[in-house]
Amino acid sequence: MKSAMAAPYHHGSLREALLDAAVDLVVERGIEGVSLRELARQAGVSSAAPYRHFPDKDALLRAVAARGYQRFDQALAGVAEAYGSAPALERVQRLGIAYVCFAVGQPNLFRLIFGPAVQGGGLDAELDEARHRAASHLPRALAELQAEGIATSSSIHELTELAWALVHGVATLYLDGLVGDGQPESAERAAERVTRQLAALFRAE
Amino acid sequence: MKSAMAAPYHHGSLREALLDAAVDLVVERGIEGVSLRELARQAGVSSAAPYRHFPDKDALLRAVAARGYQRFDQALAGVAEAYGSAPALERVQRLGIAYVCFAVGQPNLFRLIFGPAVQGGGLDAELDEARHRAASHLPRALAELQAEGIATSSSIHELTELAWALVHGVATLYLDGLVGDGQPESAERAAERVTRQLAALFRAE
DNA sequence: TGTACATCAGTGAACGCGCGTTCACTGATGTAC
DNA sequence: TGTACATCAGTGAACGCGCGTTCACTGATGTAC
Repeated sequence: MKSAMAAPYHHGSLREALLDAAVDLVVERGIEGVSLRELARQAGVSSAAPYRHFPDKDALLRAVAARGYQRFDQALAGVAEAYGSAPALERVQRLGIAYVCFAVGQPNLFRLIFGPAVQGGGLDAELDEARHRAASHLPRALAELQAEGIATSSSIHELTELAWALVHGVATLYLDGLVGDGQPESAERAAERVTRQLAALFRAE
Repeated sequence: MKSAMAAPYHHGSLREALLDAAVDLVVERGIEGVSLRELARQAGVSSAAPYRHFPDKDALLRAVAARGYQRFDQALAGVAEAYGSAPALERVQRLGIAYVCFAVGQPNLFRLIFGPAVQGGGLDAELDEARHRAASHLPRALAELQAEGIATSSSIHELTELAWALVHGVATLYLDGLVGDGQPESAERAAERVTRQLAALFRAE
């Protein structure tokens, strides 16, 4: 009888339903494609209902971004673990490749979490924590690299800056279609090339 | 008598006036802050008038992007010329720093020309030409680098990819406030650090 | 040199749109006694 | 165990907004004769 079931007055988990729908909408149409009214529609609820759970649209978008960071963190954490017993240099390379793959695989999510809609942090504890966790994998792997005696002449901060800028640059260049043929695979190959060159730099130090 | 001068029925150079206003508006408020009505207002013209010069808003934005690319190209061309008699390696470094400085100095213009609003090229000849010119400085300097016998074991394409991704990454990370304190100078210092490390990589090859 | 007329750059009013947000309200839930 | 009542998650109608775009029009320009 599900289709004939009258919608209950109380949704029960509207907050979660709105966030789920919002993540989907960001993935499909990008951040510009998100409207509170559309989310309410998808949740089968009046357009005023979301205001019971979020003070305004920005607050909802920040909660969506927190989820985006969580996914990003999971992708990187999975790689860090999978290569946990490999040499640190390989782990660094794999993290870089995963970074780029996430970006081109989930372009709109990547744009959301690194875009201007979500900056000026410090306000959302959940967002901040997810962000910091996601950002921790690369410096940690680089610290282990130095513990193995590689690239010890630069500070962790400098190494992180170099590696992060490199993969972030590859990610955004391919994301925006400035190079490559638009296929995610071409971005992945580019990530492999540049991380290989980066590894050569580290070894040469 | 300028203030009492009646506005002539024909503007005379509305197309240029609209583009000037649009560039200013992008610089001040970003691409999202541009509306045809606002541009018409600033040009002192009815909101239908712009349609005499552009079929729709997208066409105007593409013309604005072409101007953005021209400015970007000028910034890089100026540096390439200023360091024309320096060693190619230094020229490469200076180009990278200029790239980052343009990005953080003109963030909204940078976002416009590298953003999704302007992709899927091939349509606008003016835009395409400006884009290609702007993108030519780095590979040219890298070719000269190889002519000097440095970093000859990689293809120009690979060198360009590495260097471009690196500076583009630094630019976007600082642009979006993900690292640094928001001061353009901190981005410039970062650009100096990473281009120095890149130069070390090239010399080591 | 003067004039008819085609051309084109403007006007201004209107269209429909979807949006974020507010408001007074109502229906369901859970808790204190 | 039953009941009064506070609380809170919803409703639905409305607000004002600025937008892109279209339309029938009008005023200025320049060209052919």
